[in-house]
Amino acid sequence: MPTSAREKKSKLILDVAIKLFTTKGFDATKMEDVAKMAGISKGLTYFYFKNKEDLYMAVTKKAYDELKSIFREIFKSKGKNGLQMITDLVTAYIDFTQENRMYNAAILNFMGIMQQYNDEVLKEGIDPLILESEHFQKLLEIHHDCGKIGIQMVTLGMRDGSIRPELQAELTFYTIWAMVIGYERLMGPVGYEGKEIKIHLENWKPGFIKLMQDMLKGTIQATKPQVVQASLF
Amino acid sequence: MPTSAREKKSKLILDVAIKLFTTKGFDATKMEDVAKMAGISKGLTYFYFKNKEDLYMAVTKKAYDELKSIFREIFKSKGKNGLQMITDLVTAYIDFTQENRMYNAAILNFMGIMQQYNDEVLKEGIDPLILESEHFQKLLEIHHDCGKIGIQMVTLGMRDGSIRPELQAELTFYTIWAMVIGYERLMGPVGYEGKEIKIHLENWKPGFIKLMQDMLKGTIQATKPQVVQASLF
Amino acid sequence: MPTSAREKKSKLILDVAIKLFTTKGFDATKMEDVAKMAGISKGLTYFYFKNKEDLYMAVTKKAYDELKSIFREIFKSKGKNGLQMITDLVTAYIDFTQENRMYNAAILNFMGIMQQYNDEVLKEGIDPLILESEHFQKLLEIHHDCGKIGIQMVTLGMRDGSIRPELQAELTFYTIWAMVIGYERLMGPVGYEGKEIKIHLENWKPGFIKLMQDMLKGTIQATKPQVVQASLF
Amino acid sequence: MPTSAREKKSKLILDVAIKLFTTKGFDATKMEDVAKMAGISKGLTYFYFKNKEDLYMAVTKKAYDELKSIFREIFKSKGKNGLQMITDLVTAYIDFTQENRMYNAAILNFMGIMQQYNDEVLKEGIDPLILESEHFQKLLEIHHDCGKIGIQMVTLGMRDGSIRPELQAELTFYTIWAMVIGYERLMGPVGYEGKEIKIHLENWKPGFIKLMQDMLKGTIQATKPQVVQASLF
DNA sequence: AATGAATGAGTCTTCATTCAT
DNA sequence: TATGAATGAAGACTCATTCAT
Repeated sequence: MPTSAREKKSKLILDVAIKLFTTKGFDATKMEDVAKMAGISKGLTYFYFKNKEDLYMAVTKKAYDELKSIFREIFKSKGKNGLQMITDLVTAYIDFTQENRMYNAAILNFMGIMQQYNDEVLKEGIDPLILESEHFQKLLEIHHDCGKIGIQMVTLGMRDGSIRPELQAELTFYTIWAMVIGYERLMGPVGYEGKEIKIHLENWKPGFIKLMQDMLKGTIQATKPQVVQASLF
Repeated sequence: MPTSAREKKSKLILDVAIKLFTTKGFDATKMEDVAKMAGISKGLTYFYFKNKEDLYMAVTKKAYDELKSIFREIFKSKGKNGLQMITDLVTAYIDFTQENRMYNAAILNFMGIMQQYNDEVLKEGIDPLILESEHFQKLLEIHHDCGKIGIQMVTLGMRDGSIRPELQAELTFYTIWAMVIGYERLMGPVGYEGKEIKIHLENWKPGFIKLMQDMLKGTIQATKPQVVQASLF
Repeated sequence: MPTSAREKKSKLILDVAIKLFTTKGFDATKMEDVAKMAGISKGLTYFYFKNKEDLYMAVTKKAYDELKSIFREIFKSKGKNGLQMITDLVTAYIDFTQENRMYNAAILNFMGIMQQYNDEVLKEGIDPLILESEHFQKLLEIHHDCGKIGIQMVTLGMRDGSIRPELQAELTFYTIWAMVIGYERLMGPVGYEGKEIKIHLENWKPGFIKLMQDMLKGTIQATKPQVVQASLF
Repeated sequence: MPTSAREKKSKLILDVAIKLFTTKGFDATKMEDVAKMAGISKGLTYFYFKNKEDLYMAVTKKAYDELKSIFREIFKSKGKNGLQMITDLVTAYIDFTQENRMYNAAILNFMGIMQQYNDEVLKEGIDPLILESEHFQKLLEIHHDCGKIGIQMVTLGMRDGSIRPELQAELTFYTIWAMVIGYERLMGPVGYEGKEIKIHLENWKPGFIKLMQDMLKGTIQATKPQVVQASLF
């Protein structure tokens, strides 16, 4: 919650940037557009954000904050077993990507940067302005936090029997995360296939989640009514 | 295999472009760089490719061609059941993304374009040069072809019992494709988590594939030795 | 008279552009030349004028403004009959074309554009940047204004008896305008004919004006000493 | 009449160039367009014409040849007095400009070049390729020839009494020429004025010619039925 | 805090012309 | 004569960023 005038204006710029990045993309969005839509001068934008990359990193940070709060929210909710948590997380995550294209794009982009960041050679190719941004280090941490929470959910599920105990929590959670990321990216192509392939966006999501659950579910559930259905009661 | 001089030079430019796009990225790569590294004049580049976007689409086409040939190769290989095929496909796909970062990036990028292309509003935001490229329509088809092949693999698996028959082939295949896409994207973050989360790249891949198989495998295999293992004989 | 700093600079650029367009022509004049000679950066030129065509239209506008002020000035001068006004207008117009080659060229060019603009097919051939210029519509009006003033002069002359009353004011004025335009264009060739054709620029102008007057003059003047003729003694 | 294969192809290129210059303008017409539309290779164009300017000069030459033949034709026609000849010439000239926009534009352009050519300073600004063209000198002569013929027509008229004898043939003819040139240029604007100024293209031409005749006609015709006026009844 | 004029490096793209074949 | 691949100079235009006020 921004309180000071400064924080308010900073947030305003950020919101405008998100809107524009979403509509036109990062490259096509000019700093002047941001300023104009925010009703301020071009110069002032640079008072609040060091440069365009910094602004983008700030947007990315906001995106990750949002994502992390989703992770947190679900993790601290009571009365759910691990699989249920994961299911809810995946559902919420998908909604998040759908409702905040830009956020998701920023997160994916940051993951790409992390990839370069881990490679001595590719590291050189990263725009120095990105590395200089005060948000960069924080982002590395937040991403990590999300991972940790997700892994704890899986661990929980393995303990409460909703998830197969022989799985390895870390690998499993990252695999789930991968599924969600890929899901978003494939939304476009799936939406396009209208001719021979009978697959509709509205069908994919439940099927996708069901598959994910099948992948995880513990042996206990084989005889009991399915966790997934249970969550619908 | 290019034969005519024209095709040879065209391929030369393409290869150089791939190299540069991989190293420096699309935006940071100047047409002049491409020309210089190819040992030709700037103008000639425009003789073979209408513009930078067209060149990029050509690169994307090459990437998709490569990908499709992987799909095809595995699909026509004999003596495998459906799950085995999918497993091999996923393995090969992952290798493909690892060895051809640029190719994969181009494919992911194209999927993003498809997403915009399906949305009346976002469609406006696509660079017209991309839509004008002679490769654009072909790319839509090739992507579709890959999807079809993958779906056939799953269908095969459902028939031969290696994949649960109650699954829906289309949804299932796209879910698997999503997993692979996300896997690549998460490689970066996973590689970064060195501190608390004990997950190493070398561990992730087999675990990832195992999970994918668990998600799919048919009831028959419950009593029999696992398909996956079978393939190791 | 420009007042604000912005108007001053805008005028500066315009003046430089006129100088350069006059000397080197529109095509041969680079925006960088304009900037350099104006002592500003290339970018600033684009801050004041959307593009080169817009700058050219601005120059054209200035030319037409100048021309219109000549029309106006003469029209509101007292103590002249219509023929005298037309005579003065033609004289002033010729001086104008001579002293401002560029202005006249811009005006002639614009007339050519108007021609294309009136033809559904040729209209397509007009550089869109020209049509987009904020000056374009204004120019159409200013041209029209000049025509109206000239026609009023002829009308006046027809009423005061200095111009034959049976003439049609519109046709007559446009015919005079045509004469002037052609006069300027033929200055070049006339200046060149040095060998056999004995025609010197200094002789042409008075003869030209006399002919124009002969074409127009009313019956009254046949008996009275003509203001116009008087000036030729 | 082109006979040899060489002349035939040369004429073909010329015709195509005229068509394209007419439609798209000189600058917008690419040598490749010309070649393509002529069904030959780009290189071959340069075999027949030294360069683009040379091609343009060749077009100009063709235009002037055509114009001169109009002058000649009318001049050698029998049974006309001088004024009639001039009237026919003006009529034919106007038709010529209307039917051959490009030709007329080329001629006007050449007149502009002549103007620069006569000025020591402006001369520098002429594209050297134009001066180098083999057609350039010929064009100067042809223009001159046209002038001479026209002057002879006026002289004739002065002798046969159809044109006022006190006029000076040279000045008079060039004034008429000026009228015609201006007429063409003003066609565009005149076509545009639809609102308040009641002037229609179809009305202008006869009025224009009538005025021209009034300007010239000898005293004799005042009492006799005039050929020209007769045509207006 | 705020403005917006000013900068200038950066690049794509065009096209007349040449030349090896 | 004829081709068309190859050249490369030329120039318009953009936009992130700065700075005087």
